[in-house]
Order: sequence, then C-alpha cells, then structure tokens
Amino acid sequence: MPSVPISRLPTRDPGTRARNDKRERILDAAIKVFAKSGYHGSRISDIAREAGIAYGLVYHYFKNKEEILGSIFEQRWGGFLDALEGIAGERTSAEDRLVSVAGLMLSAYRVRPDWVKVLVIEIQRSSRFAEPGQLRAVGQLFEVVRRILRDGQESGELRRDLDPAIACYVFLGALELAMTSLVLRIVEIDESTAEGRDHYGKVARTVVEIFLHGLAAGRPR
Amino acid sequence: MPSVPISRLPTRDPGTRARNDKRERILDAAIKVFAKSGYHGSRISDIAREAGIAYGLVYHYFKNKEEILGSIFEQRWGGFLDALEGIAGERTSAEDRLVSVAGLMLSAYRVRPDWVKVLVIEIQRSSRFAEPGQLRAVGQLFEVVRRILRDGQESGELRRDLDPAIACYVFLGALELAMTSLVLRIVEIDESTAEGRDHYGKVARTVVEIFLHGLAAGRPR
Amino acid sequence: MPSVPISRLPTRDPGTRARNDKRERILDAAIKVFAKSGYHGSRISDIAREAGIAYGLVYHYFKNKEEILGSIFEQRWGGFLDALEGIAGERTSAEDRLVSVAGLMLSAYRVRPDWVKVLVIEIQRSSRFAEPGQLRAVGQLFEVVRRILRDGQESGELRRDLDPAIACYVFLGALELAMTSLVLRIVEIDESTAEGRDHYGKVARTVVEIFLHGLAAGRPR
Amino acid sequence: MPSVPISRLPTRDPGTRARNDKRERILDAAIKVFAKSGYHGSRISDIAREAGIAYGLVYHYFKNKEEILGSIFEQRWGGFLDALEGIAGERTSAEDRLVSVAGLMLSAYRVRPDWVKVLVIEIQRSSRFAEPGQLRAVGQLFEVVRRILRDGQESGELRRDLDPAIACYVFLGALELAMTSLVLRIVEIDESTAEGRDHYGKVARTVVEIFLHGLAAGRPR
DNA sequence: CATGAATGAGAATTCATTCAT
DNA sequence: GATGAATGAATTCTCATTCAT
Repeated sequence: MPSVPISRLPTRDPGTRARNDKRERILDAAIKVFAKSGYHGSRISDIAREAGIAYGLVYHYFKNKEEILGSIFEQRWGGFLDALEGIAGERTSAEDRLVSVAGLMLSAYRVRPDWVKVLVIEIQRSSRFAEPGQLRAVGQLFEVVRRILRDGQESGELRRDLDPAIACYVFLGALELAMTSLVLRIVEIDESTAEGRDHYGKVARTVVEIFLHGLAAGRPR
Repeated sequence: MPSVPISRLPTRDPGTRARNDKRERILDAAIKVFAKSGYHGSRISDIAREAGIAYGLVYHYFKNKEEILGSIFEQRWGGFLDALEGIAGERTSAEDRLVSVAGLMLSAYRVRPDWVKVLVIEIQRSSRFAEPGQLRAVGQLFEVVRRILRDGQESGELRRDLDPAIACYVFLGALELAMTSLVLRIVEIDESTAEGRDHYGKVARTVVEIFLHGLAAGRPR
Repeated sequence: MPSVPISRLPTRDPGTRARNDKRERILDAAIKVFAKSGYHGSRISDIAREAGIAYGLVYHYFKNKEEILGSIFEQRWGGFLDALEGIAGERTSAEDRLVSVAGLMLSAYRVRPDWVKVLVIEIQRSSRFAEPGQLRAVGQLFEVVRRILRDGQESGELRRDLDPAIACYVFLGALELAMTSLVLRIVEIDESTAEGRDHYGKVARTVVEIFLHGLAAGRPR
Repeated sequence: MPSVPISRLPTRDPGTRARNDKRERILDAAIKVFAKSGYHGSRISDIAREAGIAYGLVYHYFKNKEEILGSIFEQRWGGFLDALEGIAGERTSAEDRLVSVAGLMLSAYRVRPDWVKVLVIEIQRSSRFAEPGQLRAVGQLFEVVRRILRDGQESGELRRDLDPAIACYVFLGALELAMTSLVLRIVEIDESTAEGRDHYGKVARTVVEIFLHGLAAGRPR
C-alpha cells in the first residue's frame, strides 16, 4: 500500500482553531459519542461531558442536536471528498489510484474510526439525509470510484464486460466491511507483532488484489 | 445465479400463525420502524400504529422495547443463518456455494430489506449485543463464508496466498454495499426493462465474478 | 340590574363531561394559572398540579402550551359570544340590552374572573392572536355592542352626534376597568354588608347610568 | 380637546442624557420588547438587540431583569403621575380637568403607546407589585381622578348620587379601552383624511362628552 | 465600559411503561 | 386479550446571570 500522507485526511484549519476551539471540541466529542451510542442514543449531556464543557454551551454553537450531525457531515465529509477527488484526478494507472483510495479510506478509518462510523451509519438515517445535498455528497464517493473504473475500462486496463457501477459496490463494500469488522473487533488484531501492526496495510493490499485479480486459483501473480 | 428457493429464507411457521398473529405483526412492524428510524429513534407507539394495534398491547407480548429487538434477532437471524449453514454444508464447488450465498443474501434483501438493515445496524448497538450469543451469531455469518473459502483453498479451487478472513470482508462487504445502494436508491433502477427487473440477479453475478476472477483485463473467461 | 341567568354564561356540555373530564380540568386549571401568573409565567407543572393530574397527561390532551391557550380561547370565548349575540338580538330597548350586556359581563367576571383575565390579557399577546380568526373573534365583542348602539341611534333612543365606535370603547372600557379593579382589589369590598355583597350590581347600574345619562349635574332622573 | 403640552409628558432629563445614554436606550428597548411579548416572554438578548448593545452590558446598568421593569415603572410612571397631579391641582372646572386628563392620557398613548401597555399590563404582574409602593402608585392614578370627581360633586358641578369610585372606572376604563383599541388596530383609522388624523382628539372629546352628558337622546348640548 | 462566551438551573417535551377498564 | 389513559423519569432546550478578556 503506498503510504497515504496524513495531510490528505480531512483536518481542521489550525489557523482558525483558536477561535473555534470549543465548536471543534463539540464536534469531535459528538462524533465520538454518536459513534458509540448512535445519534438517537446519545444525549447532549454526553457530548458536553465528552467535550469538557457546560451543557448549555452546546446550544450556543448549535441550534440543536440535528444541527450537530449536519455540521459533522459537512466538515468531515467535505474534507474527505476533497482528498478522494485529488486521487481520482491523478494521471496514474487505475490500479494505483484504487490502491490510493483504499489506503486513504483505511487510513481514515485507522486514524478516525469514529468519523467513518458516524458518516456511514448515522447520517443516512438523519432527516437531513433526505436533503439532496447530503445524498449527493454520498453519491460523490461512488462517483469518484466510478470515474477511476471507467478510466481503466477505457484505457483497456480493466475488463469492459462488467458494470462499473456494480464493481463500485464490490470495491467500496469490501473496504467498508473490512473497516467495520476492524472496528467491531470481530477480528482480533495482535498489535504486538509486526504483522498485526500492518494489518491495515495487508487489508488494503488484499482488497485491491482480490478486486483486480480475483480469488480463483490458476492465475497467481 | 442459481435460483434460491424462497423456502430457504427465514419464515414464520404458518401453523402457529393464527395464535401468534399479533405478535408477528408487532415484530414485522418493529422491523420496518427500526429500519427507518433506528432503535432509539423509534417509539413504541410508532410500532403499534404500524402494526395496527393499541400500543398497550405491545406490552402484552413483549416485556419491553429491548425484548422486541432481541426477538427480531433470534427469529429472523436464526432462520437466515440456518439457510446459510445449509448452503455451506453442500458438497458443491466453492464457486457454486458463494453464488448461492450471494443469491440468498440478495434475495433476503430484495424480499425483506428492512431485516438486513436492522440486523446489521441496530443489533450491534443494542446492549444485548454485548451478550456473547449475539456476537457469536453475527460471527457465524463470517464463519459460514470463511468455511466455504477455506474449503476452496484446501481443494485448490481458490488461491492460498490471500487471507481468507480478509477475503470474507471483500465478499460480504461487496454484497452489503450493493444491497444498501439498492435500498437507498443511490442507483437508478429502470424497472421498465428486463435488465432493470433482473438487477438483483445481475448484481449477484457481477459480485461473484469480480470476487473470483477480478476486474483486471487480460484474463477474461 | 336585571338578573342574568347563569345559563347564559358559557358552559360545557354536561353530557360529554364524563368523557372529556380530564381535558376540561386541564383547561380550567390552565385558566386559573394563566390568570394568576400569565401565560409565560406559568409552568405546565403548575397547570398539572392545579388540575390534580400528572403533567405528562397534559401532553396527552394538548400538543403544547400554546395549544392550551388556543383551546381556552375557542371554547370560552365562543360560549361568551353566543350569549352576547343572544342579547344583541333581543327586541327590547337599547338601554335594556346594554344593561343585559353589562350584567352578563360582570356576571362572567364575578363567576369566572379568570376567564376574562386570560381572554383579555393573554390571548392578545399570543402568537395565535395574529390569526385572523382570533382577531375577528375579539372584534365580535365590539360588533355586538356597536350593533346595539346603532339600533338605538336609528330608533332615536340614543344621540346620533357621537361616533358609535368610540361610544363602544366607553361602554366596554368602563366595564373592563371596573372588572379589573375588582379583581385587582384596588377597591376594597366589604362582603359583610348588604351593599358590599351587591357591589357588582351597583357597578353595573352605575356604569350604564353614566354611560346613558352622564355624570354632569342638572339632569337627574 | 385643549392642547396638552408635550412638556407635561414624562420625559428624560436631557442634561443627564449623555451620561446615561446606554441606560436610557436599554429602558426604551425594554419597554418596546415588554410591550410586544410581555415581561416573561421577553429575553434579555431581545432587549439588548433592540437597544443595539451587547447583552452583557445590560447587567452593567441593571442588577437583573426585574430591576429593568422596576426602573421603567419609576421613571415613566413617576413623570406621568406628576403631570396628572398638576392637572388635578388646577383651579378650573371638573370638566376642564377631566378633558385635560383624557388629553394627557391619550397623548401619552399616542406618543408612547408601549409605555402605557407595559405600565398597565406588566407592572401589575410583577412580583414587585406586592410592594406597597407600586400598588400605591397605580392607585394614585385613580386617586387623582377621584379627587377631581369629588371636587365636582362638592361644587355641585357633578351628580352626587353616583359613587365617584365607580365613576372613576367608567372614565379611566373608557380611556383605557379606547387606547388599547387604537393600538391593537381593532378600529381602522384612515390617516388620509383630516378626521382620521384627529382621531385621538375626537376620541378624547367623545369620551368626556359621554362621560359627562351621556349617550341617551333628548338632552343634546 | 463593552463584549459575548460560558454556566447551569429550570421549564418544556418526549416516551417507555403501568394499569384500570 | 385489547385499549388508551395515566404516570413520571429522562432529555432536550431556554435563558437569566456570571465572568474572563
């Protein structure tokens, strides 16, 4: 897996951090709490405690619980998509770019597992998800991958007999469940061994390998 | 995709239906409501209204909200796993069995998309998920697929250089996201064409094809 | 002051009382509490305690605090207006009808001072007052009196050189402040004397007397 | 209606205005906001926004919300009462003085309708109303009018067979409702005609005319 | 003086659960 | 079994008041 620079991950502008310190802390805390208990299962007071601030202050920065979720989506997802778009626009092979996307997503999950959980699980349930903007934003993730696949098909690098949209699901779905499994600790990772510490890299490599060359025997490379 | 008999899908025993009519209606309604709003976001009154009964009656059949979720899990997931186990135990090729699994899952999703959503999203968050029984039950899904993959590796049908556990994610994740996309209607399906109506079948075939033979060009079969 | 039968005062249908017992009790309690502390100054828990019920039950019958106020207006004011309309339609002299109106209003105030206070003071502040229906309803009170005055002017019983609309204010305003003063206890009433006990009657008689014949000396009747 | 010099209306001392500019702006803003939403329904931030200052500053000038209401009362009501006392002490006929009082009140209402609304509606609800001082202050308005009426009765100008206290209600109540109606716009005023523009004057004249000589026909003057 | 972030007590509202009918 | 009224703990949301800058 090519190293994915952390700078590609969505981050906050450190310059404005001082001013929006509390607001950021609330968002960070909300992500953590939502990820653990779900949107409906989380209380504002949990978020406030997690952020280390007074309860009422949450309402100084956000109109209500719903707006917190919306802000998470806009800020985190936006940065994430920017990084993805950058990868999609690179002039390298489809394989390289897919590896980059896998690496970015797994990195994101490794660095900020809660972000991805909330983005994937909660946002879709929120009423705001009905808003075209959010649905579109989710669709952009698919669009980025679909563009890479179509590029590969046009250049002859990828098979043309398979629907790129469905191939999209295979690729993103594989990544998504891999990430979920890691977070749910369905698979034990032994961080004391080198192999355990590189688990994420191994997952990324395996996913792309299967995606490109299949699990069937007879064609090892 | 081999046709998957509906009988394999988890169903209720028609013999006891008369007796437990209301109970079943509550469970069905709960699945629908949980799928839409999440466990915490759903109210007992929503479930009762969906079931067409007085909400006090819910407490006649279930001790509390939690028990409704638990019952959903046991009844729906149990039947689903039974069907999966049956597939895994067949003495056919790994490929055939994977196609069967994909077909079963997509059938389940097509017939009862809410079941899968609730099973996947809600159960894990429930406090009961801490119970070893439920964690184990979810793990069984992975175990079934893992067994098929290991069988294939041992027989030489599948590559041995890739971790079967990770391959599991690729396979199940691809299916899962494909299903989610179908339900979220991220992809437009044109039901007016034959191809549109067979979208599920096409998805199943494509997923297995990619999973087994990869998307890279040069090795068409 | 002609006796004003209590039956003219707005009342609830005793037949439906059993069914809507609690709802009525909540409205009655709300009137009492609103009259004492004002709408904004009143808590739902105050109303519930006054009604002798759990405060959650208030939300079983009313969507929120605002709806309670709206219901008060519709039920109480409607009955009151009906009684007034009845008086206005009588075929007696304007003087008789004015005395009846004064008597009705003072009776209402004596029997249900809280009703009038809430109707007069709170409703106008409520956002619902902006609704044309409510503004119109208040206007009806003026319309009833104006009709009586115009009848009297046309029949020659009343002077035609004064604006009936303004005369309306004089009449209703006199009654209104008289009632307010009584409630605010700005005037001490000695209930131990016959005169004190007939204070309301005296007020009604005096108001109409001044309104019709003036306070200036030289024209006693 | 004799012209009522504006100087009689309660005003702020222009000399101290520079120093207490902000304080005055807060009081003015509070009156406007209280008049619209009531004391309990108004927020400090509303007052601050209306005054165009930071809401923290309100607490620099006033101990708390309650004190704002108290200050309004003392400053506005005090000046108003002074003017009334001046009228009551004049050595003219009762009729002239009543016309002056009506003119003063209507002028006040025309120039500062919010003052009167707050004074009349809110003060009585304030907890400070329990204080004898404020109750007494409200009573002074009645006392002033009552004194004029008693003077007129003693001099033979007014009828002695009617209770001066009740006559007070008639007079002040007529004025009060006339003012309220004007503010609530229950009556349409056509500002395009001379009569419309003099509506206040007409109201004052009509109120006093009815109060003194009655609406009954046969005794026109 | 000014500002507005920060606090937290208090009130509104929700909703799981109980219970009388 | 069936109903939905009744309860009140839990939570969201509001806003007067304080306080650091």
